[in-house]
Amino acid sequence: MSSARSHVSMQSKYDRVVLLVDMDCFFCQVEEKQHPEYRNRPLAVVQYNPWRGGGIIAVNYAARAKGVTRHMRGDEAKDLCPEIVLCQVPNIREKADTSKYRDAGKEVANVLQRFTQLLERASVDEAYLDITETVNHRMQQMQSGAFALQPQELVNTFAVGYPNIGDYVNKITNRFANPYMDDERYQMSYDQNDLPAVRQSDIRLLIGASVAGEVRAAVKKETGYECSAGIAHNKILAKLAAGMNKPNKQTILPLAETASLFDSLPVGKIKGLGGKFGEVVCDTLGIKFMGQVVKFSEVELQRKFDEKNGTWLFNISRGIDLEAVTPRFYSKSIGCCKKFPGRNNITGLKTLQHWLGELSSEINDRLEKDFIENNRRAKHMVVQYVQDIDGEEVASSRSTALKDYDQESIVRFSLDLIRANTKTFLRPGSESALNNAIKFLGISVGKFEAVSSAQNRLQEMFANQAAKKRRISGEEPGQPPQVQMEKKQKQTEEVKMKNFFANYLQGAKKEDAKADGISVNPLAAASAAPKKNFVEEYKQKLHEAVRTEAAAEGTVLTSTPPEFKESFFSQYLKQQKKTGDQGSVTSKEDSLDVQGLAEELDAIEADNSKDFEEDTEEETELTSDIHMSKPEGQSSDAGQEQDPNTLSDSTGKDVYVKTDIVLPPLTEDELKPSTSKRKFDEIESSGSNYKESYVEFAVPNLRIDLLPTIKCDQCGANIPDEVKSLQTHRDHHFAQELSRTLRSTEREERTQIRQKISPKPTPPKKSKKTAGSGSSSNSTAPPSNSIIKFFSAKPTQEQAPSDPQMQQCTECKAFIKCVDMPEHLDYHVAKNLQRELNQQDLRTRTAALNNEKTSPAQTKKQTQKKLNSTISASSSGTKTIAQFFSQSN
DNA sequence: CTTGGCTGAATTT
DNA sequence: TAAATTCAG
Repeated sequence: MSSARSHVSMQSKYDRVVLLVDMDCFFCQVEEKQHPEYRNRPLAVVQYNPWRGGGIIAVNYAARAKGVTRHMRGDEAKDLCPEIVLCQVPNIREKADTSKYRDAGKEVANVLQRFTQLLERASVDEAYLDITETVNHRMQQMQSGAFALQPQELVNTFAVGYPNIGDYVNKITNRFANPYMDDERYQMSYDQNDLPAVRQSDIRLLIGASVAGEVRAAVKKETGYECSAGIAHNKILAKLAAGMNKPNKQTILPLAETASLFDSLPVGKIKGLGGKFGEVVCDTLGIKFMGQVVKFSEVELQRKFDEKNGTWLFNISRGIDLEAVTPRFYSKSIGCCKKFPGRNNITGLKTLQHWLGELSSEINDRLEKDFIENNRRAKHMVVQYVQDIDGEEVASSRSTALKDYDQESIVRFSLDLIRANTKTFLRPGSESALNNAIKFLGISVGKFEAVSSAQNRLQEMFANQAAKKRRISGEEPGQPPQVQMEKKQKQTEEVKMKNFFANYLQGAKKEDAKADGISVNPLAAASAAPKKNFVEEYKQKLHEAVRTEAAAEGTVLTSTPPEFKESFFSQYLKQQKKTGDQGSVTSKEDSLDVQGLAEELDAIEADNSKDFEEDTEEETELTSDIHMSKPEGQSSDAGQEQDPNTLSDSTGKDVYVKTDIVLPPLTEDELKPSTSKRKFDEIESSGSNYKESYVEFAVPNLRIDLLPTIKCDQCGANIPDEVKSLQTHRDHHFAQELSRTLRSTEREERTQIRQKISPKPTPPKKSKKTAGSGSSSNSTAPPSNSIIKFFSAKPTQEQAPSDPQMQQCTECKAFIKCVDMPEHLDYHVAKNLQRELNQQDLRTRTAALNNEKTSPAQTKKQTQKKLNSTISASSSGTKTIAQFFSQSN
């Protein structure tokens, strides 16, 4: 009954924002990074196997364009693509060694981990991130004006069901002006209690996408690897979305789009339904698409399958998946295996011992490494084997406890287990011939237990503290420092934001006067929008595309058709290139303002295309997991298409024009629905609700910053008067000592790096000329009612603070006073050191922590109280979105 | 003459 | 609990 996986409550089904990060053809990228000379060439990774050039296990996008796929032999790939580079996975101990890729995966995961403690590694190249907290935080900041979306973070973003991301943004913007735009539909499709979450779904997912953009940028910058991502309210949908635009893209799956998506989504595309169960489902229900499942009642499904699966299906078909993102950085088991097919069957005892020795050796190596990193030892081992018994393949597995182990004991255990469970182990009359040939061997170890010592305990605490700091500094990169700047910055941002809303409404009002007012109530007004509905139009087109395509090839098309796939921003740029002779689209004020932004975007894209010149697949590779039939001819040969300047023709204009919807006018009265305030407040309380059923959030959040402090006798710093902080602080000094040499060399490296990447565009502060000449897009134009105002005009993060005393930390991007930089770097050094020495499964630790504490619920309540009071104190001067909507200013 | 090889998690019995 | 099976990457 008790399923091992934890779930959130049904009530929180739309409360989370979940990210699935998926590395693009990861093994290939690892090889390309290792061999820069291979970059920009078609490449595949093969597992060594003398037959037909080895088996392909990964293909980069340049090679895919030539038709190379997995399930191919190296030779076939050569036929299709003679210039292809075939990388062999290294062979150690006569078997494939994938440690290189495991390490690379860990490198990536280390970056991901900075963004949330709720990181679940799903495989070597995939991870789920629950970013709900960050999103909620930014949501609040957005309301206070302290945070604005950065356009460059959405450059590679798509939203399912929308031709481009701009349309999606547009829709959200419109809903800001009229929160009840879609309520009629909402109330028909959703439970009353879900409406608050439903109304905020889109904006929260969009913020999630901006986080995703940062995550992916960080991965790219720090590891060199590119990845795709999916953003949704749960794992299943995030995973689904991530596959829809690849590579190096991210995809939002809006709540309201899941139903129509599922209507034509083959059942097998859902994770968990890709195998036998999925087929059984299709057969017994007589269906093909996910959307068809909704016709069956829950009990019906439970009767046809079992209770658990029935409920699961029922929920999934509605886009509901409650499975929690379970923090796990390290695997629960370590194993390796090898097949011995055909003539390679193991028939002799000596051979068996040899291979057991090889496998054990690898296991042992990996266990050693794991022990150093994670302070844990395996307590259990399993040996699996397939024997040939009377021509039949018989699989078996036997296990035993492990207390102490080394390579030899693992071999011995394995052999003993096999021997003890084989009726006649040796062929009668022989001392060395096996009675049953072995066709497969595997050893895996698991059930790890932490080795605890006083030393480890200290390190544990240190890790805790480091994690906490990471969380604090990671959540809002670059926030703490800019002190003097901050005030001014924040103020203007806030004003901007307010102006945005205010102007939006005013603009609408003006238009109202012109277009002899029609509207009576907001709902009617929205639905009676004179302009065409793009979603509808898009779907219509999509439908046509589906029909022709399906007719042609018998496949189903559910993803965005290629001709719609240009990013909003590139289209936007195109539009701008046409130098506003299209005056009717935007006001003059707007187009001025917009011009600046266009330049900026131009720069961004130009920069992008410079950075990724080699990325031929970027725009041309348009296949997705779902859109299986790929037009052959169109892949052209790319590379040059990247330049925005060459993009200036074709459909761009039309699409852009359509994105710039102007809503019908609204009067002030119409803008304050009577129930508005209460409904929007509901989500604030329900927003934190999901945590209560979310086990991981039961970890008490100690607010050490609220505790009294005492002075450290070594450095005079004020330390929270609490045993763990004190110990941690002492560890800090200890680490300082320990890493002195390491630190200085690292520091050198850092300064070198910093100098290398020191932003050329930042002009020397002294230059007197630059002050007034602001021809740049920087000059703050008055806010207007274009959706552009939704974004901040400048990426604030990248702006170096004017104070020459400040430096940006290359590690965490925070701005630090120069004098404090050494100490700040020490923190990172210590953190890294710590990570090297002792990386411990977060969850087991927090679980232990929980048990120590008195009732977690109580603690939580207390800290919650404190938090609430501080929050309300600090935000007393700010307004909620609801207030923006309901008031008339 | 295959076999895509290997890895890891989870569920069911 | 141990063993077998399934699923996915």
